[in-house]
Formats: sequence, C-alpha cells, structure tokens
Amino acid sequence: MSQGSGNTPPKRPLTLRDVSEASGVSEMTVSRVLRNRGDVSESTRAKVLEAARELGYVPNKIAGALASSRVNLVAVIIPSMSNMVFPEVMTGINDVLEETELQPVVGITNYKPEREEAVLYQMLSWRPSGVIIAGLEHTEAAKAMLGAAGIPIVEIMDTDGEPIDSAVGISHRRAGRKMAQAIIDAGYKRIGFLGTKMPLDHRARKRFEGFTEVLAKAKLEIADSEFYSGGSALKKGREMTEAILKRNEENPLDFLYYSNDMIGAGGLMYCLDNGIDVPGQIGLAGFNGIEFLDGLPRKLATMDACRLEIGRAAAEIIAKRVETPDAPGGEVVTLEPSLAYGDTLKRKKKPI
Amino acid sequence: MSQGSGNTPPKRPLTLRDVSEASGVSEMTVSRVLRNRGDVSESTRAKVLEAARELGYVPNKIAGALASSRVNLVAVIIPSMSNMVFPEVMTGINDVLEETELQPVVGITNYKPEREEAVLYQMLSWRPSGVIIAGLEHTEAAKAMLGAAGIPIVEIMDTDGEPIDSAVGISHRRAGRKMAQAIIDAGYKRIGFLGTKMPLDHRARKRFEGFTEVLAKAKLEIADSEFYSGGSALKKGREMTEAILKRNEENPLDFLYYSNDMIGAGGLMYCLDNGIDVPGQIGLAGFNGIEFLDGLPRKLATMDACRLEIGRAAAEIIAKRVETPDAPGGEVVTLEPSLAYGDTLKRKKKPI
DNA sequence: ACGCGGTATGTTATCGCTAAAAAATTTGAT
DNA sequence: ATCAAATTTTTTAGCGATAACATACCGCGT
Repeated sequence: MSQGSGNTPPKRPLTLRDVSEASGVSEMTVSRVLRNRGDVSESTRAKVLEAARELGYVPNKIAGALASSRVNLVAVIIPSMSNMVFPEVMTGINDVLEETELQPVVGITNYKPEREEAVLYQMLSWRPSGVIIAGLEHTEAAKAMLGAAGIPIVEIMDTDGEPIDSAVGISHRRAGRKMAQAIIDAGYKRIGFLGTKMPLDHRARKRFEGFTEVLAKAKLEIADSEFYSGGSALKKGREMTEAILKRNEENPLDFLYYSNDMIGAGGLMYCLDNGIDVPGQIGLAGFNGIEFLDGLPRKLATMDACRLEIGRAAAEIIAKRVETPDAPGGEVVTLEPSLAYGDTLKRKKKPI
Repeated sequence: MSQGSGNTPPKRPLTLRDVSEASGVSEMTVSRVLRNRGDVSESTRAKVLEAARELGYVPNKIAGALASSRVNLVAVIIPSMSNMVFPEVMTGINDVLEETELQPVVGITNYKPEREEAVLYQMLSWRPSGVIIAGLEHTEAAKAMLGAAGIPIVEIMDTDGEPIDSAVGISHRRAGRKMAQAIIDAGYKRIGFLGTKMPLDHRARKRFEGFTEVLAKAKLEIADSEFYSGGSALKKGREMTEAILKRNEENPLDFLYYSNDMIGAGGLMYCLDNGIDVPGQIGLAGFNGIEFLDGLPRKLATMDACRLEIGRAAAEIIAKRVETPDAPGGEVVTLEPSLAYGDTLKRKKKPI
C-alpha cells in the first residue's frame, strides 16, 4: 500500500519488480510498456506509466542490453578535442544520432596509436552497435579487433587508403594537390610550408605529399619550411611567419602554405601588421575552412575539410546499418573539399 | 583440438566460456586472470592470456557491470560542443579520467532544458558511477533524478546557486562585478554591452547581472547594447561593434563589454581596422580567456573561465568519490577567475 | 599418516532485464 | 451459447559476467 511518494531517496535501487508490484502487473508487462513494444491495453499502460513516474523509476540499460544483446552505443574514437575540427565532427555525429536511439561514446587518443588501441579495446568491451574512428592508420591489433568486431566500422576524415569496412572523408592527397595546382596556376614560385611537427598526423602528411608531388611536376619545390608544436596556434603562426620571411629576405618567398587555418590566420595577421601586400607580394593559404576566418580583416584562402558533413555521413552509415543489419557495408564516401580563394590567393592567370 | 587461429571472423560472439574451454580452466579463473583479481598461478595465468589473445577475446563489460553492479562510466552533460569552451572542459575531464578506469560518456543538450532532461534520463539508465553536468539550473524532473540517483553529481561552470551535490566553477556574478569594477576604476563612463541572445545561457545572464549591479553602485548604467545569435562569432562581433558605435556617434561609447572573447576579438579587429584608438578612445573586454587571443595584434582584456581546471577538478571529485564511496560529498570548489587586462583596458588610475 | 594453514581453482546463485513460449482473456461469427 | 481466432498477460529461461562460498591441492611439522 505505502509506496512512498518518491521523496525518500531509496537505498535499494529500483527495479522492474518494484514497478511491477506497484502497478499490479507482471515485470514483463512493465517492460513492454516502458519500451513501447508489443500490445498492451491502454488501461494497464496508463497504470504502469503512472507507477513508474511515481516511483521515479529509470530502466537499467545494462540489464536490458545484456538480455536483448542490443546496445545502442556508437563508439567514436578521435585523436583530440582541442582543435576545433573534431568537436565539429562530433556535432555532425550528434545531429544525426539524436534522431535515432543511438548514443555516441567518445574516446580520445591524443594521436597515439597505442592509446588508440587501448581506447578501442575499452570501447569494444561495451559491445557497441558501431564504431566511428578517425583515420585509416591503426596498429595491427586494432585492425584485427575492428575486423573481428562484427559491427559496422566507419573510418573518417581520410579516404587515401584501404578502409576496414566503410569510410567517409576527403582525399588529403588530392586536397594538397589541388591547392598546389591553384598556387602554381596563380603564378607563385617560391613557396614556403608551415605546419605541425606531429609526425603521427597522417592527414597532414598526406596533404604535404600531394602538395609537393604537384609542385615537383611543375619543376618546383618547397623553398623553405617551418614546424611547430603546442601553444597557441594563432601566435605560433605569427612567429613562424616572421621567422620564415626573415630567413628568406635576400630571396623572398612569394607564397606560404599553412597546414591549418589557425596558423594561417596568425600568418595573415603578421603580414597585415607589417604592411606586407597580400596577395600581391605574398600569397597565403591554410586548410580547414574554419568558421571564424569569416571575421578576419582579409579572408584567408583555404580548403574546406567538410567536418560537419563527415560526421553526419558517418553517423548515417552507422544508423542505416543498424537498421538493416544484413546490408552489405563497405561503403566509401569521398567528399570533395572545395577551394576557397578568399583574399589571399590570386586567381588563375588568364590562359595565354 | 581445433580452435582455429583467429583468422575466421566468428559468427557467434566470444564469451568467457570460449576462453575457458580453450585454456582448460573454469570461467571463473579466466575472469580472475582478465581482471587481475585474486590469486592465480603464473602458469595458468599465462595459459589463459595466451588463449584470450589467440581467440581475440574482448570481455563483455555489459555482463560484467550487471554482475558486479559496478559501471565505470561517468556521464558528462554539456550544452554544446561547438564553442571552444566545452571541448576544453572535456579535455580536462579526460586528462584526469584517463588515469583511472573511469570513462566519460558525453551528452549534448543544445542549451535546451527538456533536452537536458531527456539526455540525463538516457545517461542514468546506464547506471553511471557519477554525473558531471553543466550549470545549476535544471528542470524539476532533472533535479529529482539527480537527487535520487545515489551517485556523485558535480555541477560545473557555475557556483552562483544551490548545488544538488558538489559543484566546481566560478561565480559568474562575481566575474561580472569584477570586470565592471575594473572598467569603472579605469575611468570609463559610457559602457556598451554586446552578447548573445540566448536567454537560456544562465551564466552569461549572471555575468550581466553582476556587471550592471556594480555599475549601478557607481551611478552608471549600460548605455547601449547589442545581441546576436548564430553565425561566425568573430564576424558578428565586428558587425555588432560597427552597429553600436555608429548608433552612438553623437554621444560616443568609451567601453564595450563583450559576453565572450570571440565577438570581442571581432570588435577589436573592427576597431583596429578603422583606426580607433584602443584603449584610449575606447576600451574593450571579453570573457573566457581563450587561447588564441595570444595571437591577436593587440591582446583583448578578458577574464579566464578556468575551463580546463574546472574539468579536472570535477573529474577528480568523481574519481575520489568512486574510490571512497562513503565519503561525505557536497564539496564546492569556487575557482577565482583572473582578470587579464591585456592591451584593451586601461589600468586603474592612481588613487588621488 | 594426519591435519593444519595456505594458495589455487571450481560451483552455485544471482545481477535486472528481455525473447520466446505458454496461458489467460477477450472478441466475434455462427 | 459455443468455439476458433485474436489479443493481452504471465511464465520460463537465459544473456555473460562476478561474488561468495566451497573444494581441491600443496608442503610441512609432528
């Protein structure tokens, strides 16, 4: 009779049985009501819901998942949270999963392969319904786990390589090539490169490779380069730009290619502050298409990495595969990064 | 005899029993080996590990959690992922939890109370070991759930109010007051405010309240204000600054207080581009202390919101409480936001 | 040989829920 | 009324692990 009106914090956690007793039906029926499954008469449904609400019952998904062997989690494994790009991917993933009953669980690897392996193991031990993981490069053990997991795997950001299952991303090599071509077409000759030291950022590396490849075809090569790690990227961009320009004063560079927009923006500010004519005297370009470039005094040339879109597409693949478990899989979505010339990269010269 | 060398992806998912059979010991012993609990002889330990590795067995935490009623998840509920501040809080949380066996699970509310309630319900149904949730304002239902969950709860970002259990943050009222005082002390009189429209951002509201309160004591009030929503904050800051300055040309403002650094930076750039003397003709200040301010041509005055530190402290509270379950709880950590004058806010005038 | 204090392993009984099958109830056509 | 068909509800068995207890084993002093 006395169920208490939910004011006293219960010492023993509530279970289906409590709701069952409070509403006078079997546990199974309560379970059905709470999951909206199977036919339940309107009257018992109301009774049960009322009792559950009254008690403040929250179903135990651990038990539910074990019993039904259905886990509505999607493991998301990304290198970092602190550089704007992955939060945005996350936003895309969230937007899509919000509409489903799937829920993302995030693991951070800090760009360390062994950390990735450990995080993946942790994640898989929750038996998620799918995995979204950044990059195509993983340890052998990680690849084995992913291959054997028997769930949809989507490798994101990059499509230059062999995916384990599905992949969504852009070709970073192509992005590098495209940018190089635009720079060459605009007539720049002495090109400097500025980027991170991080040797494990495969995507930056691939962009660089594509970039130099096209340069080489035009009988050009990187005239000088500068690398950084840690710290405020904007400030670093400024400092590196100063350093590389000063170092090449007697034979000045006419273009600077930055491996991301933050350092690019720093470089742009340095140029503006020092009265350097952009893009006349020197051209600049970054990578990522981060939103705030819009507010800069001059718009930095960049290439959109389609971050939000990648997140959405990856989540959609997982969602679809969860709905139709025997669909084929292996889908590869290559998004086309669009080049934004902005105000720091001259347009192609008129064909002669 | 033939266990297969793990090359064939098994149709039936692996369980303890498989490892048990492969290694010729009981499931319990396998479990003990895999968790490093209890005494197991070196020889069987080796046998078991070898078998597990060979098979590619990954333990099922769902089952483990149910059996042991220990779930090493920490629910983290935040409003958004897209504005720099929460990713940084997440980084702090991650840094600390990485050292423990706890794992964060993130839910995004998009600043919507009803969404928060739903996300919280989802999260609690995983029976996490703790909850870290942004803000002190929640729906009644959400408060009830948090109160009844029987696990450590840490409300973060804000300490102006009554926490349910523990709290880590800064006093946004105090932050507003402090900034107002600094502005008054510097001798500014006609102050404009620029912020987001978001009526549900309680922390921005509290800063505003503290700010106007101190202004009122000095017989001052906000001379004009401007609000925005959506879009590139940097660009909006620029536009809003232009608008508010133009609108007050005949009786010009001498200070602009921005509710975040992004729009503040936009405003700063507008001023610099238009040859406005900062901080002589007009002073500027933002809020957050985001890293990239370092790279701006002039350093915006701001107040650090201690984001990383908040994340760490919150995670530490949870970790400690998980270790010592009968510790008291109710800990409130109020961090002191430090005022950075930068180059856009004059120092206090010498006392007369 | 006996029994003692260990350590090393195995057994049994849940954990809280859901799938599947069985039972009870209602409906409806004759 | 009557019985088959349809609907609603209950019962029975796990899901894959772990806690707690039970047993087997080992060396060793007497």
